Amino acid sequence: MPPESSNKPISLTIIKTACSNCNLRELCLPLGLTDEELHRLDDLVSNRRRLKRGDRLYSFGAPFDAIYAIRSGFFKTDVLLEDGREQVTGFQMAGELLGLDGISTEHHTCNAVALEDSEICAIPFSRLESLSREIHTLQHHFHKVMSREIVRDHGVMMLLGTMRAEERLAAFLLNLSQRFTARGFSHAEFYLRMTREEIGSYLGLKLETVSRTFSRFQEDGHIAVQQKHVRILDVAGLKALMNHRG
Amino acid sequence: MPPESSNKPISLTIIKTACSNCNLRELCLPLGLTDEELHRLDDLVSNRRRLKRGDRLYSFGAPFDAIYAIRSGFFKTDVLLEDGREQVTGFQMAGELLGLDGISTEHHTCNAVALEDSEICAIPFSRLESLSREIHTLQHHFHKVMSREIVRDHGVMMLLGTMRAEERLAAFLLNLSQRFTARGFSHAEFYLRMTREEIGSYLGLKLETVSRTFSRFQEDGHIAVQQKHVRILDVAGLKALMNHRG
DNA sequence: CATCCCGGTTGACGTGGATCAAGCTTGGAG
DNA sequence: CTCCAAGCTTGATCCACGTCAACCGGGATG
Repeated sequence: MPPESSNKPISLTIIKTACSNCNLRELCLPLGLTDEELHRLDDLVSNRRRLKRGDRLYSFGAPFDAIYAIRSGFFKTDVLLEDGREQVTGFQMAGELLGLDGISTEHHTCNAVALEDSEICAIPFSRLESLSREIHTLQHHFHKVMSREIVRDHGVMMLLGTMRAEERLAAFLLNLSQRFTARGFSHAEFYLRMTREEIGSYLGLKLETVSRTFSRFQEDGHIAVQQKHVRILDVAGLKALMNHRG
Repeated sequence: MPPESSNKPISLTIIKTACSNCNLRELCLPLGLTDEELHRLDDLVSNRRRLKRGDRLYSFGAPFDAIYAIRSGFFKTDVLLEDGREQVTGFQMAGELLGLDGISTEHHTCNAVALEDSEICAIPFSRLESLSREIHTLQHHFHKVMSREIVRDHGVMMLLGTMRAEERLAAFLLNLSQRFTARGFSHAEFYLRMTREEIGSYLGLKLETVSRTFSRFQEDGHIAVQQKHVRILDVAGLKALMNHRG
C-alpha cells in the first residue's frame, strides 16, 4: 500500500515495516529493548528482501557483511562436500537469525536456501556491533542468540551421535511442534516445508528410512502423516520413544 | 618462582601471569589488541585455577557467570542423556575458550572435564561484556570466536551425518594434528589425551570400531599407533580417505 | 613381588539402516 | 483435460558397524 493512502503523516511510521511494529520482536533480536532503543534498531534493519522458494539468501564462500532476521517464511542451511554429499545443518523459521556462521572468517561457510516464499531483514553486521556497544541489552541478547545456536548444535550432535532413527525423527517432530507453538501456530498440525531427503540429511538418515519411520509412527498411532501434512496425535508417545534405548 | 627472586620492581609484572605475557595470546581472546588494551584485559582474567585430571571445570545445570580460557592442558565437553548415553561435543586445548554454551540460559548446558592436569583463566562474563563495549577489537574478536564455534559444530554435524567410520577418524586425526601444529607441537606425532570410548562418543562410533579403524590405518601405513601414542605417516593418504565414498 | 583393573585389541556374529528397485501420488505445464 | 517430473512409499537384499566375548598389557596398589 502506497504512503498516499494514509491521510495522517504519523501513520507513515506505522506503515513502514520496522522492528518496532514487527510482531516477531519478542522472538527476534529486539527482545528486551526499550522503545527508544527499538527505534535506534529500526534505522539499522531498514534493508528488506523477498525471496521465492528455492532462492539462495547466501552461498558458501560469499563475503559476509550482514546477518539476516527471518520476517516470514522458512529456510534451510546446508554444507556441501566436494563429492556432492549434503549435510543440512538446520531449518530456520520466522524470528530466527541466519548468517552467524559468516562472522568467523568474514565469508559464509554454508548455503541458506528459502524453502518457501520468504521475507528477510538484512542487518549490517558492523552497524549491529556499533549499536550493541551502546545498547547493553542488545549486546547481551545477541550473545545469548549466538550461544543458543551453539547449544542447539550440541543437541544435533547428540541426535546424530547417539540416537536411533526413531528417536531422531521423534525429536525432530517435537522440536518443530514446539517452535510452531512459540509462533502461535498449532502444536499438533503443520505442513513440512522440506522434503524427506532434506529431513534425512539433517538427521543423518536416508530418505527411505525417514519415510519408513513416518509410516511406522503412523501405524503405532503417534502421528497422522500424508506427504507433507503432519498431525501429532500422541506427544507423550513420541517423547517416550526418545528416552528408551530400543 | 617467588617474586622475591627478582631484584627489580618492574619485573614483578613479568612474573605475574597475565594475558599480556601469555604465550597463547595470539590464539586466545587477546588476539589483535594493543598493549594498552591488553593490560585492561589483564585486570579481568586475574582469576586462575588449576585442575587435576578428571576434575570438572563446570557441570550441566551449574549457574553461568564466566567463560574460561585454557592456559594449559586438555578438556572434553559432553552432554549426558537420562539413560546414561554420553555425547562428547568437543575436545579443547590451550588457547581455546570453554563455557560459551552457558550464555544462552545463564546455566551451563554441558560438562567440561579436564583430561589431563590443566590450568584455566576464568573471565567473568559481565565484565567481558562491559570491556568489549569499550574495546571494539575485543568485541569483534569475541564474536569471531563464537562464530568459529558454530562453524566447527557444523563440521561435526557433517562428520556425524554423512561420513563413514574411516572418514570420521581420518578427519579427527587431521584436525588434532593441525591444532597441535598451531601450538608449536609436532604435526606428526602426539599423545591422545582421551580414551577410545571418548573418541567414539565424539565421532558417533563404538570404541571397538575406533580401535579397529586405528588398526586398519596402521596396516595401510597411514599411521603408527600404540595405545595413546600416534604418529601420522601419510597425511595425504588420510586426506584422500576423506573425499572418497568407500 | 603378585594382584587388580582399566583400557585396548581382536574375533565371531547380529542388525539397523543403506541400497537397489518398483510402483504410486501430486502438482504444474501444455 | 493429459502428461510428466519430482517426491513419496514400500519391498527385497546387503553391509558397515554394533554387540558380545575373550584376551592382553601396563600402571597402580598392597
